[in-house]
Amino acid sequence: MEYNFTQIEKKWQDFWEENKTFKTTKDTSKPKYYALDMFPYPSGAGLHVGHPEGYTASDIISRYKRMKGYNVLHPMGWDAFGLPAEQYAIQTGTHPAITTKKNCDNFRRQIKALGLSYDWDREINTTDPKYYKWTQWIFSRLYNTWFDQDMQKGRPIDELPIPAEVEAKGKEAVREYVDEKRLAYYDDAQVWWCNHCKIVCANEEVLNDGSHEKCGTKEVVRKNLKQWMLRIPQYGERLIKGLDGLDWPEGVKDMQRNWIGKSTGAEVDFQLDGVDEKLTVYTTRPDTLFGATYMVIAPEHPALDVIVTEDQSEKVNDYMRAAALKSDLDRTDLAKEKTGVFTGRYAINPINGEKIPVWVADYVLIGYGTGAIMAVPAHDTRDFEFAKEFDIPVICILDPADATDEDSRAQVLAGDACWTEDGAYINSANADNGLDINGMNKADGIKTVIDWLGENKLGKATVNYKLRDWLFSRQRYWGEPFPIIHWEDGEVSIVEDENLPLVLPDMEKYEPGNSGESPLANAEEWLYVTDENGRKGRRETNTMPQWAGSCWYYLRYIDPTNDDAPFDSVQENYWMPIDLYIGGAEHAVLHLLYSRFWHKVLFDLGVVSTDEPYQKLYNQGMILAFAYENASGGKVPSDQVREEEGKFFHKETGEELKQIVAKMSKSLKNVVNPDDVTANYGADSLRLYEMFMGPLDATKPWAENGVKGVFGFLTRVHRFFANMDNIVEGEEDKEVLKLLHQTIQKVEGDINNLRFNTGISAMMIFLNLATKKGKVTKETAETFAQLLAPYAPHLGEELWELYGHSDTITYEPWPEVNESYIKEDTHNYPVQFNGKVRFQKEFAVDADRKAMEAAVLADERAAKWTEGKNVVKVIIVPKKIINIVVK
RNA sequence: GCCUCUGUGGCGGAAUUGGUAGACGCGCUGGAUUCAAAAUCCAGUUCUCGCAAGGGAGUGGGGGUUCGAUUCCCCCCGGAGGCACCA
Repeated sequence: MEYNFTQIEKKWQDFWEENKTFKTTKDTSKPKYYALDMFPYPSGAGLHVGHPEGYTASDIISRYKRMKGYNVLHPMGWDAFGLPAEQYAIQTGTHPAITTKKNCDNFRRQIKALGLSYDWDREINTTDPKYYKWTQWIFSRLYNTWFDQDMQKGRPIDELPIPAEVEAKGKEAVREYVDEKRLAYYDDAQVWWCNHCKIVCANEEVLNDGSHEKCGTKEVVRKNLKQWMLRIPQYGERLIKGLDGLDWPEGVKDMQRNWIGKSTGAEVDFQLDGVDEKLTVYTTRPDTLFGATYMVIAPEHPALDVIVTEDQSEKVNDYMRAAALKSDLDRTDLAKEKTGVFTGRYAINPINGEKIPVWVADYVLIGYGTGAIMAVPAHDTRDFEFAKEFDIPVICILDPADATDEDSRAQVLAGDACWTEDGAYINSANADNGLDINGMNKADGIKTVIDWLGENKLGKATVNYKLRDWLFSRQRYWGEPFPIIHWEDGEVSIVEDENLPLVLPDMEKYEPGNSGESPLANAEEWLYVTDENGRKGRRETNTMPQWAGSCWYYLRYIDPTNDDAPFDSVQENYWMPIDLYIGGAEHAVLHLLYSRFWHKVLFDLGVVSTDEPYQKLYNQGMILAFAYENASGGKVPSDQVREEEGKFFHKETGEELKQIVAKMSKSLKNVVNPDDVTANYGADSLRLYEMFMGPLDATKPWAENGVKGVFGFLTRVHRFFANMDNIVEGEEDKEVLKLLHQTIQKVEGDINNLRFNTGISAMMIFLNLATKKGKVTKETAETFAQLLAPYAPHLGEELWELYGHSDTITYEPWPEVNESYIKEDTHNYPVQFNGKVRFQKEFAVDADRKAMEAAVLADERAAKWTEGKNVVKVIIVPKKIINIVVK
């Protein structure tokens, strides 16, 4: 009897489909489990072996939870807006919706072939107007929400208090005031523009080398365009705090914290000399004010005109012009050499009345803090470099007394080295105003100075975030249209909920305009609107970025066909939060941060019931492939490689090659297609191998032989367990029973800890014993089928049916561990002498210590190690080890 | 430079709270089966000395704590990912 996986898998996939085996009910009486995969962008290339890794993991959990009696929500859908379909449309004229549908169909086919237990009745697609109606609806909520800093909460815009002085200025002023508070706003923004894609990119889509993440070209330039922005930094504090209660990988939490980049410090006002103007700086080290020897403002700083003096204006103007031509990137690239120009102006240090020069330099960024800094070269490395470059005095005010060696300390004190750590202040007192922090440490110094600044109205404690407003529009066709109308009188209005969705118009051409206009600007019938008063308006032609649809899709799965609301709130209340979210680490920051932001806004508005969406997050590791290189490091395509006795040779030249691990790539000819694996070994083998390769979160190389290995296992499982001659009635063998229950325990524990590789190994060990014994009872065989089913569901079902069951194994209760079978009466103790194992000796688990000690020492094998030596100590750890210390 | 993770046989990887390092799988070696091969089954497989019994070394390197360290602490080296003039 052969393991005909093709037939078995087809049979059960059809069965599941016909019987809607995995349909999730609305029964809220059972405990729930929401297992979510990051939904894919359905690319034309189809599935790669990386996809099934996370999908299989969450599928095993889902199947296990069903057997444990949970109501499980395990859905799949498509993040289907995106550039490739639109590029294809530009080239061929094919509507992106057609390409998208084709790709979704292909992805669905491939995913179904893996035997994943999704409830396909809940499939969603971000490009479906019935879906993006609610994406637009949420955008409306963002538009109509402001963030109340005092309450740390988003609130409806009509609850925004309007200050009397604004009210007094009239309607226009009020509107302006309100618009400035909305979480979504429309404004000029300096944006990155990719000349190749003809699209605006978010800062984070421009890579460090200046190339565009999506297309890889370096045709990214700065442009000023009207854009939609979201005020995500207002939620900075909430986004940081919320991380604390989440079961996420620490690294991902850290990355989000760093990205949000909260810093606490103070704003300090400096009076400028000779003009009636103040310059406000942001600093995290107000304690070092006594050491400030100059100031720097960013080249784009608006006060620069007032600050620069007549005789310096030419130099400064040249510098500003040069800086404007540089991108942020060029600025950081040239980080090694600091540039700058003296403005000719001096400012008064508020702490001691000293005059210090104001410079302009591009190492200060306009977008962070106040765009101006006080420079303390003795205690800031960047300022130190600048001061050395331009011969500006360095005054040490923090003595690293106990923290470093005498040489280094002397250098710091002399201003020849920079010290950013803690110490004791020197030169930090002013008798005139009573401020004296000499001798204090850093923490006390900061606090004392901030208090002093506050009392004297010269500054205040401030919090800053690196996180910037989120650029939320793209000049594209294939995205959600903004439900926004720009009226001829300058008013902006949002389309009422009852008129959503605002559907994308059909078009003939998808070419974006060169000037940054979206293709929608050419959809004239769609574009222009007139209200009941005859006022003319023009629809927003930007569309939303791909992030939009993925920011809330997990909520739509809860109630995917609801036309009256994004989802039913009773169901939402039941299903949220997501119990397990599995996906790639590449989404550690952007998707997860954006989506948490939206979720918090919805929470504040009472739309959702939890503050955080994803309770537990897990990142599957990347799957790499073996590749080959010759002695000189040249890569050799895999089809040119011959393997012999574990060594690798070039087929033509015979040269010996080194096996390395690299990303799968067409050029290396080492790309693995899941369809091929399924065809050759079956979906159960693919699933099992992906789980057996190693820990789920590890990066690991694909090895064809490994697939053969697990295929062999499944073949042996089938050969043994599907052969009814081996399945007998009667009492089970003690040894088999013991191992069976150990296996249940191991497999279950490993599922709960997402350590699938060792769970599989436990099943292999059990099969090895069963095969050796030659027979097992039916009860044992059924239990084994249940353990196997979450991993290899097709074979699990097949065996289950073979044992006489007519219904699916999916909802059979998970086997219980019977401790009495596992309990050991005796333990075979390793006996160590000075930490080295010399022999084994068996004792009862509850044996008396003294008796054990005597018995071990009396053992003839012990004599060799105790002879001529004194037994100093005997350590006995019950059920673990015996160690005898001799001297 | 900073943050996070990581380093174990020929390979992928196992080792509860510190307690027999190398489970399980691949590969390799030998054997059975076969006319032969594939497939399958059985045995062996960290390195090293030894015919063997039995020693010795060993988890990137160096130190430390401990009766005992892959596990805990310190320093160094290598690999992956992220951030990078954020004052």
